[in-house]
Amino acid sequence: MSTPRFYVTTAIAYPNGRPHMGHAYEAIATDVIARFKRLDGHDVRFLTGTDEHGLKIDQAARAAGQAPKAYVDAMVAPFQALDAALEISFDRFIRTTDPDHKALVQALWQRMAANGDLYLGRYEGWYSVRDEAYYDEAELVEAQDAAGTTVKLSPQGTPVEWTVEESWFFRLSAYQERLLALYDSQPGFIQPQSRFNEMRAFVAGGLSDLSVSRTSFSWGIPVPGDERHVMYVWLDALANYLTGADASGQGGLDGEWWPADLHVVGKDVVRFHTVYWPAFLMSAGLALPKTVFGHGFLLNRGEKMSKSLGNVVDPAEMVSRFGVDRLRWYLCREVAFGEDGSYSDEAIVERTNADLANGIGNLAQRSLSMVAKNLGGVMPTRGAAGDSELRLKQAFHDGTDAYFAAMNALALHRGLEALMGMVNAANLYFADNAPWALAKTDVARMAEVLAATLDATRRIVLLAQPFMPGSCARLLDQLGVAADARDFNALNTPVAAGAQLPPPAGVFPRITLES
RNA sequence: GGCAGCGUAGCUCAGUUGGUGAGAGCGCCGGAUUCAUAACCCGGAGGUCGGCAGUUCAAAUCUGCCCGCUGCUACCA
Repeated sequence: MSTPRFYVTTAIAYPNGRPHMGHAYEAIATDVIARFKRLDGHDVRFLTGTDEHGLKIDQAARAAGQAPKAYVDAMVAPFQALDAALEISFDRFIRTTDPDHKALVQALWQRMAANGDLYLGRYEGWYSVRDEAYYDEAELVEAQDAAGTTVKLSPQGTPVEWTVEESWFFRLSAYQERLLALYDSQPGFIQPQSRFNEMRAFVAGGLSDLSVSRTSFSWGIPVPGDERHVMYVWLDALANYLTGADASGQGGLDGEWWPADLHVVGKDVVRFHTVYWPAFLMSAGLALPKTVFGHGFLLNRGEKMSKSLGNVVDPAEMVSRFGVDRLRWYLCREVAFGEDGSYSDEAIVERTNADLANGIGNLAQRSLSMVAKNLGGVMPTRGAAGDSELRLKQAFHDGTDAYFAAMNALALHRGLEALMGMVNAANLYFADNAPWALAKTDVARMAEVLAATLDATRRIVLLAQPFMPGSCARLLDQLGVAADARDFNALNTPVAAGAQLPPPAGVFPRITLES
């Protein structure tokens, strides 16, 4: 009898600026999955962190007159603060400047080299420092600079210069067949489906070898045996998942948590995670992750966030304005996981008032306050189930099934949809049985209705925990649910009749959008 | 340019292999009610199902073309 394990990761963030809503979204979604798995009886390891090497960091540090490490130390702090504010339950916050990671990446390199997949060559082309990428001549656009001379720019509009450097290459071209075999044998490897199709087509179109080292800067992990080179940032960055799999902190390639069950990444980096990463692992003779999920982007009022549009939102400010659980709820409920989504202050207020204040919060408050006023706060006894109770039970049976099916399929928004269906069923049960009227005519029956409502509420809050850990803990306190009866194993363990409940207090006050 | 997907009520979207009068949630309007956070409950509001032309007894659901949007990818050497 071994506990099932689940190793889940976010992509690591590049700390060359402040964290934005995209970071918050990925962290929240992954945290919800991690918490769901824990409550569902899994032994979970959740890894997140920062990707700290590369030319851009090096240059920014110089500009700031700091050593790179000191610079990133300061830049990483806001990311860690954000994770704390968002109540992200990671087991390790990895930084690619951590010593065990350096050791691991070098070991990984040596494995790949031993397999004959690394060779020294020359790389030349139009290089954009800002994008850290080479471009084909044809991709470039011409523009006038401030002095009026014609300059070449990358498709992103960043300056490029002709660059020639010696580079180590990875024989990616040798892995086309194995990658295709991977995709075909494991259709769930890349999710959602649309990303799978794109990546398969990309690989089917042929692969070029990949430059995996640079000599143009030194802020990186040195190539073993050729220290003029530092490793290409993606090889360095992707390997963080392996480093984090060794919980001993030794940076061994045989980390006990490997392989990962799930990498949650942005749709923009799906290729790195589903083509390069498995090829690296195959080369090193290591197991492959089970699933890579590419989530969508968040749009501010339907528009992409950008500094020039001036619509960049600080997620920490959103937390202080709405509260962490309203933000978590909104992002998981309103955005189809895997699709792009949009948010606005109005939408957050509207959605969370409807679901949390009017729905879950009101359900808890109306039933708890009746128990407090009419029954001295003592948990009432369930009665024999009549038609009304059977309908409620059926709705919860179906809803719970739908919830688990959705959550296990990573359809977080569907999980919450199922949850709200149960909230509606419970509110309907309450209204149909009108316990406030029974209080004057049949107190025993009233108590039964309250007991049934309270247990329905308990089930709802239990299932809502991955999304709103803090608020749910407070609600479960009010519902008299013991600390050791809060995982999904306890779904069918009602609070014992006779238990004294604390005085109820609203957990989800209705909010308005002032100013 | 190629490949893939999308365009359904104000908003976000469901709509298996074509067939009872096209749906849900939110918002909105009306009613009822008062346990509750003016919340819950009930009812309603009528959208050319992007456009055009076809296939069919019958299409939102199939075919072709067009318009718009998105993603991946390629090339104008």
